[in-house]
Amino acid sequence: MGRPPAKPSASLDRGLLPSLLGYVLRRAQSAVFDDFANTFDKAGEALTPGEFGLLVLVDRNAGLSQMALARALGIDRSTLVPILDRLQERGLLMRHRSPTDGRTHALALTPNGEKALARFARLVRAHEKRIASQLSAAEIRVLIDLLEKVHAGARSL
Amino acid sequence: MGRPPAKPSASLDRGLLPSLLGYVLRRAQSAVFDDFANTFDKAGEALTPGEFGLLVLVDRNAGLSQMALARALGIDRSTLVPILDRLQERGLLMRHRSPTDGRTHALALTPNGEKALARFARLVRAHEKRIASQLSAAEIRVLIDLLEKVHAGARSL
DNA sequence: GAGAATTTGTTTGATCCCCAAACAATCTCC
DNA sequence: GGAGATTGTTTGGGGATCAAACAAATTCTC
Repeated sequence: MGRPPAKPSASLDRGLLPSLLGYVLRRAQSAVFDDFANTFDKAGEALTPGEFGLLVLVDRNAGLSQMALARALGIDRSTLVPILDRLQERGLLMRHRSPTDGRTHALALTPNGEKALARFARLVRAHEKRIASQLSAAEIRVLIDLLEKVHAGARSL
Repeated sequence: MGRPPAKPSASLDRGLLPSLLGYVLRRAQSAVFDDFANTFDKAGEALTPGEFGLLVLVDRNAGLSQMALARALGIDRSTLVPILDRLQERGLLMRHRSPTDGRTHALALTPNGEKALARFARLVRAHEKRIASQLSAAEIRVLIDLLEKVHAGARSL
């Protein structure tokens, strides 16, 4: 007597997948991303997690160059260009000319960008609260700590 | 006495980012992904984490339809088509005709695909060992457990 | 200081992931 | 048997990503 013959509603056999850190990480990440999108959608705002991180970085490091920003984000400088274009078109950010180095752009948020970032940060906090709703404060600390370790460990090859 | 004036080598001010679960998750995920790619590159194999997950799912659920697979992967069925095309061109997987339902394809690994998957699984285990090198076995269990909770919690909206 | 080498931002080209909408073939339900 | 749903595919549109080539500007070298 095998198992009930493929109840279509039953979820699949995932084999070793659930024991793989990479797999579980990817699923958690995906769920978090979905909730992020949902939070901003419902609030009538349009922003990706990557864009939020970028805005925070520019806000906290005024005058940053595109190269430095690309490096901090871990992406190629050519990838950054259309992203900045879009943010600039939305009036959130500006590329100023650097007085000291004619090659670089000094990035900065516009006043509008600052106000928008404040709104975004409020939404992100609500989002964070929601995704961590099943976890205690101590568990969140542990989780972040372990994730940092993974990041540091894998990075140091 | 402010801090040393913007040593370019010093890393940026990330503001609230490091305290955000979403952010830390994304960075860990990215580091893990990089190590995965690196592991397969060095072994002369070409595979993404997503493709590995797909192959495991097909292996463990022979006769699966494309719809069921897409649902399990959390992607649209139209997204799956070119992915299967590629895997099929590589001779790892086949779309058989279902005897019971003419609309669906019964997916299965080829003998070659099975052998390749065994090789891939060995590489993935080595990769997992490496990214978890900074963590104890207990920590890994805790980490996976907490990530599952995040996944379940965010999912249940 | 003049020329060579490097750095920066941009453009172009390639690959990939993703979704939505439309379509034909097939199945299901009445 | 016919209406409605399901399945796989195609097409169209957004983006993310990198690599390579380029012009402008800076830095290095002599």
